[in-house]
Amino acid sequence: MSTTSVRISDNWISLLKSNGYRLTGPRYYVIEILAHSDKALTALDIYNQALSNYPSIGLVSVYRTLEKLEQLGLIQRVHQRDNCHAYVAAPIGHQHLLVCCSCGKVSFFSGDNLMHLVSHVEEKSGYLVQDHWLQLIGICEECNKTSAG
Amino acid sequence: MSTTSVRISDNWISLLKSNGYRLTGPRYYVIEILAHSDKALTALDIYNQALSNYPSIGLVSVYRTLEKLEQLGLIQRVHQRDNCHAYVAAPIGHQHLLVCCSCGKVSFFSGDNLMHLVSHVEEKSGYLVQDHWLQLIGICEECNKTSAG
DNA sequence: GTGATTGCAAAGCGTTTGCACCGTA
DNA sequence: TACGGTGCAAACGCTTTGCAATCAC
Repeated sequence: MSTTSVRISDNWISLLKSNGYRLTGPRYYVIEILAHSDKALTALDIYNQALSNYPSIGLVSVYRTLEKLEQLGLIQRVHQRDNCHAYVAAPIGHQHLLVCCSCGKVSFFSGDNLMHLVSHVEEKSGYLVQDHWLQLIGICEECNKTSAG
Repeated sequence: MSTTSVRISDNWISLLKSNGYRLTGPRYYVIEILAHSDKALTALDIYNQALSNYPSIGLVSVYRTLEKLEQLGLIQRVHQRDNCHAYVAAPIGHQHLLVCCSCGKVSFFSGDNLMHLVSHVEEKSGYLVQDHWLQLIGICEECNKTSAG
């Protein structure tokens, strides 16, 4: 698990460099934090976590790094009721979100079976559907155990 | 169509009053605008539209009315890429969103067939799914005709 | 009449921008 | 060395709050 995350951040750094960006201290920690987190994090969350390892980091650098990582498709936004500006590491390929409303943990799943629903809606509505956005909200296994125990 | 909308706003006003709220000028126009619109509107959109009928309206009143209408379940938020603070009249029952990315028109559809996807995801992930959130993004019939013609 | 509602002004909050200095490649 | 990146401070836009005046009931 940890090994996987390290590989992810290495890939991110490679991609960053191959796109002409430099690897700096602030960027390194933002990447490490996002690549190792299974929860959606806001700029402020990341900033606060990074402070302990890199006390001189500025919130501005976090924002600027998030912007670049999103452009490169390495992270994606998670929209929630009261928070639409949190990010998670993007999965490979098109996947759907599964968000724990208790601890905020984010998982992904693929649901190909939406295709016939989409074509049904297209027929009935006259819309030409280009994209879809499915998110399940629930309680993850750990939180469920805790509340039950 | 217009008849339906008038009925909707009448219902809203009744519900507002039965919950101890008063019907005022600003509220009346916010309700009229939202009940007649098929597009998701921000507080500022509503404010600007209301100005022509009620020049003394304040943006603050729009925000406060939106808050109450959302609490009463009469309107709901539409989350989009760059705008998570727009509202549309809420449909009756649980429905899914269909948003035109060209003109912003919002339609609804019901898709009960998500149940087996949900239980499948529950099995595989261990999550207990409580809610789901499905949104299709596309081009509506009118916009499609316009761009084609 | 009474208390909910209003508009204004100001505060609050998250995000972006200008700038001189710094550090990676 | 060159120029992309940094942190600070200030600006920005959207939203909320405090308050006295107003208006629906």
